[in-house]
Amino acid sequence: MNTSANLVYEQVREMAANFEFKPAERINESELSKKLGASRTPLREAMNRLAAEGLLAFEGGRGFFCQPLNPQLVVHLYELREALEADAIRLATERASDEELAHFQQYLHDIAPRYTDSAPAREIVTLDEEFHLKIANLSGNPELKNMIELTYARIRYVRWISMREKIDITHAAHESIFKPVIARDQGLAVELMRKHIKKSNNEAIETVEKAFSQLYVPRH
Amino acid sequence: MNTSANLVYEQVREMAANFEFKPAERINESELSKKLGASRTPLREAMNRLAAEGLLAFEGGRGFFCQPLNPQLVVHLYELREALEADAIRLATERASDEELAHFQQYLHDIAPRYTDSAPAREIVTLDEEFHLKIANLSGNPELKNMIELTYARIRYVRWISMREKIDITHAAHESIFKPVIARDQGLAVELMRKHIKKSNNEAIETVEKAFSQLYVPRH
DNA sequence: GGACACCATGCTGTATACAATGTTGAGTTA
DNA sequence: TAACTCAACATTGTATACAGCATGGTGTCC
Repeated sequence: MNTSANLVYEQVREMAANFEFKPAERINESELSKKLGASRTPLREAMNRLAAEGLLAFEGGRGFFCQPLNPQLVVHLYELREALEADAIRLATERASDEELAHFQQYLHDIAPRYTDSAPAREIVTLDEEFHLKIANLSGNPELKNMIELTYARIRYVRWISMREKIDITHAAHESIFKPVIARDQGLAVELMRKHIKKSNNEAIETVEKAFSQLYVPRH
Repeated sequence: MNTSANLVYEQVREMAANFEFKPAERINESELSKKLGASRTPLREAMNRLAAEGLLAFEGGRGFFCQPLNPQLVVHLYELREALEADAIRLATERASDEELAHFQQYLHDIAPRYTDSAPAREIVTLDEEFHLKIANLSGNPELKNMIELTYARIRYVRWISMREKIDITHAAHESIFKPVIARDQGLAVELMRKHIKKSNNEAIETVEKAFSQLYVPRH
């Protein structure tokens, strides 16, 4: 149902994932609720959900904060992603029907032209997430998929930034990950997925470390 | 801080994990809030967090419900658990210091006497969770640990029931899982952990299926 | 007898008020 | 100048009120 709390939830979720709040910024409830056209009650309900998901931080008596990303947290989230996706592709290789795999291959073929150098980084990240969530869907395990989706939301922002530099290779990588799935080669599928995520992780860490070093440049 | 919403959260979390609500039961907010000595506002905030964690279900316009366990969901949660714990022990084997491992071995030795046939199933489950969460801690990844902890809360109830029949073997299994960790044998540690969880999964599924068959016995 | 409509009741979803706590900044002192 | 005090202010946390929707039961019609 489209309750006000749900609408507010969607909006604030986007805002948090897109880092429209400044890192560690305290979020003013009255102000934000006015901006979103609701009262504080549904806003707080939405923010409680987001805090449980890890997209916002919460401190009793002081309210809600933007959850800042630091290099360590990014490493941890990528490790989580790797654990979840390695098993997702393992299960997908085992369970997906031939028909599902054929559809997937068609999909991969169809979106290829959208991976161009001129595409903005954010769109590439969207396409990349789409690929990975489709794999997660083929695992047939919605709980696994939800966790992966959640983990993506938490690292989306850093991916936007780190994606700027390496657009073209993504689609090729996806194609080579999918090949062993079709061949029902579980071991290779898992291995390639892990490598893919590890590589992406290294780039993301670099991005965050760069941002950190810029942050701490003395100003005077 | 010990805000009322936090206290209510802890209490309702326990109630949900312990299935003190009947499966798929609609939870009456006024009634429950009165019982817990708070108003509906903090109760709803707590339940929003629990719904985000998957411990309660939510339906817009109709409120919060007990999230019922069915055989399929149990399978999915155990798969999630396997994915997370396999990587947790992989990371733990890699990262834990020799000192941490020595402490862990001491801990395993110390709690051995508490695994007796006379111990109630719930205590064995508690000890078992403790073991697995300690491993998760050794991974050095708090995000991974949180997800594991959450997954445990969601399957705790079915484990209480299925544990009744096979108490004695748990501690021995833990010891054999930990051996390759000390030997820094990553492959074997992961393999044993996966097998351990799979076995536990089979028992849990059996429990839920038994419960389901009893539920649907015609009454007249 | 079964299905449907309708009303009374109860419950949820949200706005608002207020108490309690945290925050900020001016003024004071060492 | 730096640190500390304290009071005015801002913000959070919670209770409560109320509108609107869901629910359950009664009566009516087929």
